[in-house]
Amino acid sequence: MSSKPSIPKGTRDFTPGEMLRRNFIFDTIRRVFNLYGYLPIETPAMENLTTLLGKYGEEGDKLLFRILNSGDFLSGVDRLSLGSMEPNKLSLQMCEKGLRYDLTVPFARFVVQHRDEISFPFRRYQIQPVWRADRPQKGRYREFYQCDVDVVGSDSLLNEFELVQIITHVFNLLKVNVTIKINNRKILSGIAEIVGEKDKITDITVAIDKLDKIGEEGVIRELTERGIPESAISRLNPIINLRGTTAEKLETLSQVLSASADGMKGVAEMRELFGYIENQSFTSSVELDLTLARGLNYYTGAIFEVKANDVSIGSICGGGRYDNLTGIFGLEGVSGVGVSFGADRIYDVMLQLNLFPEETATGTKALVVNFGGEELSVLLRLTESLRNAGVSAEIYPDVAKLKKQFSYADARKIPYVILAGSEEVKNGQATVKDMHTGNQQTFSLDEIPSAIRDKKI
RNA sequence: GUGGUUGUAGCUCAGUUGGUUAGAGCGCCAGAUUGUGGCUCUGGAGGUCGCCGGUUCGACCCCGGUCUUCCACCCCA
Repeated sequence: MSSKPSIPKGTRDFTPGEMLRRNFIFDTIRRVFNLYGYLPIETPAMENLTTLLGKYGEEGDKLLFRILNSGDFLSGVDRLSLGSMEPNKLSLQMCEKGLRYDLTVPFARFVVQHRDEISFPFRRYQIQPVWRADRPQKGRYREFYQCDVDVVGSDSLLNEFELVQIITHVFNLLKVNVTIKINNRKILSGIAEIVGEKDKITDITVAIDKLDKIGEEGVIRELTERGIPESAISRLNPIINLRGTTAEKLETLSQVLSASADGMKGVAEMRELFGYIENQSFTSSVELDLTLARGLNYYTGAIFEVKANDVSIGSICGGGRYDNLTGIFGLEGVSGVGVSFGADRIYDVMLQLNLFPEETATGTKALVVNFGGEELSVLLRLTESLRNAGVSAEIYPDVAKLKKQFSYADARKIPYVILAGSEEVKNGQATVKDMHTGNQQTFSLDEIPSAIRDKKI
């Protein structure tokens, strides 16, 4: 009994048509990263579980794919744990490896491990898949690509500014309209400090994060449910209702947060960053958004999030500054900042908006018809001469009916078909057919490559 | 992880209160057309109706389980 083959939940195959478009995104992003002087690295798909665990919060630990030890995975399990039926305890004894959950933590590990070979500030990019045991939805996959750019070993806010430039640059080239939202973790903790609930910063920010979705009343309800007293909630009011220009928002904040050293530092950082931004003309809108509360587990300064203006799909790029990520791995005092582009979501956005350029639809430019027989060696040389001239070319492998060979060219959207039968070959010629117009013209064999390359037909 | 939703030909979908042989369009293959694709016409192949079990004389249809899809929550790219 054979059942239909399938792939795991939340994973996907990519067809050639999809890959050509995906590569357009990856190539664009990679080109921009190179342009700003970042260097590529790669890290393994699997990391030691100890590297991964505890870095993404409780939720993140649950979403980690764990890899069963090879061989006798029960050998390290003691009888007591086996009987306890506690999945967490057991998996720690049976799994020492896990699939990477993002590229930032492996990068932090990389920096610590290679600290002697790295010159700081270290600017790297990394384009690789990550895995999360999340429940899939649209725009949410269990295997997806992240395109990370980070710089570590520099506290300068010019790095934050440069990331905003990179984000704008990439989405300009991809022709996706976006809004870049920026917040600062220090401002958020200042807010928590001012309302007197410093240890509840996560609860407060997670609730405020939902302002867009559930409105002011919903936020207040959520805060109450999370055990924030009414008096503290009322002090959050000016922050929830913060309006106006970035400068006005920062002015209000500096008054509200004046008693919090941390908060004031955050305000100062944002003033500096927006100072750089406002001196340049940006095509994307960049806004200070206090309701942005992402990645609180390790971000310490700026937080970024990018949303597509014309498609509702969640964030397509996000990141921030992390002062002490390498500290966990034993290297203190190295600050980093970076963002991650979600290629799969960018793909979904571009597909929906029909933003992929036409030329990403095809590979081969010329198909040489295979007549077989004596002429074959001439045709093979002709095919090779096309390639040498920079024209993607292929020869039909079988001596099939012309109808079949032409249909193939049609289905593959190959723009030119080259015919060289015994008559043409005898005269040192070949006929080129433009599949779009239907015109055909005969050239000498030497002229064929340049005729196609320079569109002489 | 919680609640819901989806699954029929390669693709998009019909399918009557449970009743003989499960259909259409598109695509595919062949021919009309022995060196010319798209348009037209003719013919053809292709399904254990997601999978497993149950109810029934009888199940694509009803019930249970499972996998998958999508949605909301949680969280996130």
